[in-house]
Amino acid sequence: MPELPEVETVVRGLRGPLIGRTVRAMWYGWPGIIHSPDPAHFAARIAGQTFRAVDRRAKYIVAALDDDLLVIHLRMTGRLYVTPRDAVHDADRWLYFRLDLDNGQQLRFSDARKFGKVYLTDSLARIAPNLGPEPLADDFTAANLAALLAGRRRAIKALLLEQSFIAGVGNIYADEALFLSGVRPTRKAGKLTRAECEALAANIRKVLQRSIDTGGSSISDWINPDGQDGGYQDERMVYARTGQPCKVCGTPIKRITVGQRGTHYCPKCQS
DNA sequence: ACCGGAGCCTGTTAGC
DNA sequence: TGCTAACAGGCTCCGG
Repeated sequence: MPELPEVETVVRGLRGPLIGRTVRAMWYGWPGIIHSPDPAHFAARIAGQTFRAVDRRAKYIVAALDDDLLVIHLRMTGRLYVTPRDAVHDADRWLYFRLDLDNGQQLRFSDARKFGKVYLTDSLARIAPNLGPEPLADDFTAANLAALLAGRRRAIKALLLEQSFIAGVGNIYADEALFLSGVRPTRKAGKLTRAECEALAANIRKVLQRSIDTGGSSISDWINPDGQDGGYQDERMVYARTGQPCKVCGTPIKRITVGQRGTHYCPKCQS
């Protein structure tokens, strides 16, 4: 599923095809995909606007148009791709939103689970008012992480998934970062030692950056805009490796539920 | 303020 | 082999 690295990969792939292109028309095949404004206003407002920039904040794709921001969240199974108008793709089976561009291309948004959302707004803060720091930004440090964790009694894994806590970390990279840091997902967040905070901050950055460098994970329904698989799935230490031997010590990887999420860890390497 | 649980969805997988 | 039920999960909302 798309997390920060996958969204970043999508954003980088969309800049070339989108920037400078003008929207001719909007189409949708499922009203739930359009969060706001209502579809009629959305269509009327976006027509004629030109893409000026495509960026990412947390797991949101934020495309700047002349007068508005087109914001897209892929959630679980969303796919976003630019394609010639008459081309057919496998993912079109779940196509629920589309923009016609001025060069005969289309921006298509496909989403098998219908969890994804599209917004047209003047401010991302209006949509997501409580996003935490970007883990790959310079101001994300171990000291900041320790301060965020202080006094919190929830399991560290649950807190890592909280977007108001750290923006962009999802289930895969939370499990991977905790493994690399030797910390059990069930540990009370406020009980982590300073050394563990240091390790965790560094490893969150490490797994996210490494995944971006390899083009994103290919777990589940993820594909990047070119249709190429990402490379990070081969580097997973624990996620979706239940029962398989730990790559460090050979102990079978355990799967539990933490904060309503499947959670994977090595009972020997993580304490 | 904090925390846990239900609900949104449907393709895939486990179980009979 | 063929059917059904359980499962997956990012995020929002709601209640304690």
